[in-house]
Amino acid sequence: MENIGYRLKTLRGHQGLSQRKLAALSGVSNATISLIEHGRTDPSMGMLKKILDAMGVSFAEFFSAENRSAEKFFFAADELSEISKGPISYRQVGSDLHEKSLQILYERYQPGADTGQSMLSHNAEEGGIVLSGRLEVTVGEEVKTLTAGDAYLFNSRIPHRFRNAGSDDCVVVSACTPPTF
Amino acid sequence: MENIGYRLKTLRGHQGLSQRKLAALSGVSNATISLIEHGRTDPSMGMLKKILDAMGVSFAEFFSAENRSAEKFFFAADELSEISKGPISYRQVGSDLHEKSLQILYERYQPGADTGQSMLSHNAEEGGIVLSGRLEVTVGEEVKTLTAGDAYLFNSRIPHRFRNAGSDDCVVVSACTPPTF
DNA sequence: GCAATTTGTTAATAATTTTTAACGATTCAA
DNA sequence: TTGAATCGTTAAAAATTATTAACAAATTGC
Repeated sequence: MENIGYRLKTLRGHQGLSQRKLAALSGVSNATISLIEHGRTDPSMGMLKKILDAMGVSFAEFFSAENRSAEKFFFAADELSEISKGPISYRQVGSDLHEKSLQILYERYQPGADTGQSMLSHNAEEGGIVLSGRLEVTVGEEVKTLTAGDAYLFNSRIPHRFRNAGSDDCVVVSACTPPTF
Repeated sequence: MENIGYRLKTLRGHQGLSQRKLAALSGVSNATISLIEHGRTDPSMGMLKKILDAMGVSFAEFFSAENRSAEKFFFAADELSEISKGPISYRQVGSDLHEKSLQILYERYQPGADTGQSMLSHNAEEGGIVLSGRLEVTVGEEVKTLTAGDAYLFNSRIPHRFRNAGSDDCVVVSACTPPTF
């Protein structure tokens, strides 16, 4: 936790705030901020939260930024994370899309795999491309069986369903914005 | 920060540790753990870190799980989260897409898997790419069996359905905005 | 230049947290 | 039924943190 002070100081400087200004905004004393920045104290969660709140930074953001150097930018084919079990395999690019606006997936339907009806409650857009297999997609009143090369893109509010209408696996690369469940 | 105590207690219980065992592992007193779990104290970051370290949980993970606000940019293959059980596997990029507008999934339909008709009430669009397998997709009045490379794209308002029409798994790469499920 | 702010730091005090050490309740073994 | 061990909780003491109030240095305004 030695870098907490440094990161705090960096954040503060990045927002053009002095210790006293940040103190006034957060409700803690300027001395506390000074001591924390120098690592001469082990701040309580409450203190740190007040300070981060004043700068509009959440704990998650603060600590995730801490691991920034360890973040992954590229993914090998076998690095996609499986988020669903069963006839339909969903390999996701990345495991935690919080604060992400785009979700990319590599989809593979086992023969006969079916998503069943899905009711979406969030307003968003999604799309994808079928790389292999035959996928029967139902959107609203329309039903179409897509094959390699075909693609989809629609508003999630429309009732829809996916089914592997082929006899082989079906591979699809899709995208969604923003990320949801 | 009130739920910190609860979350800590949950984590501890999940690992089958008593307050005293965790205290011994972390190097803090059992009384401290008790007080924190009851929200009767505002623990210092150092104390919290000792406790989380003893359970193999990082700050980033702890707070990301708390407010679904982890800032993860990259995801290993095994990090995709399975968001659906049954014949259709949905592996999502990221585990918490709340407040996201795009969701990307890698779907794997087991032979015969079928989503059934989907009636959505929200306005959204969805699409994807089939990499392998046969996916029968129904969109509105249209029905088509998609295979590797095939893709679908439609507005979710349109009734739609997906089914693994093949005898093998079906894989699809899809995207959605905003994220659903 | 010069006074007035503003900056960051630090000692001493006040406030809070952490530990120690106890308590009753529960479980386990014989 | 016992006795021993373990569990979670809590009051009081010990340790640490947060604040107040000062300080010198740097900056700003005139």
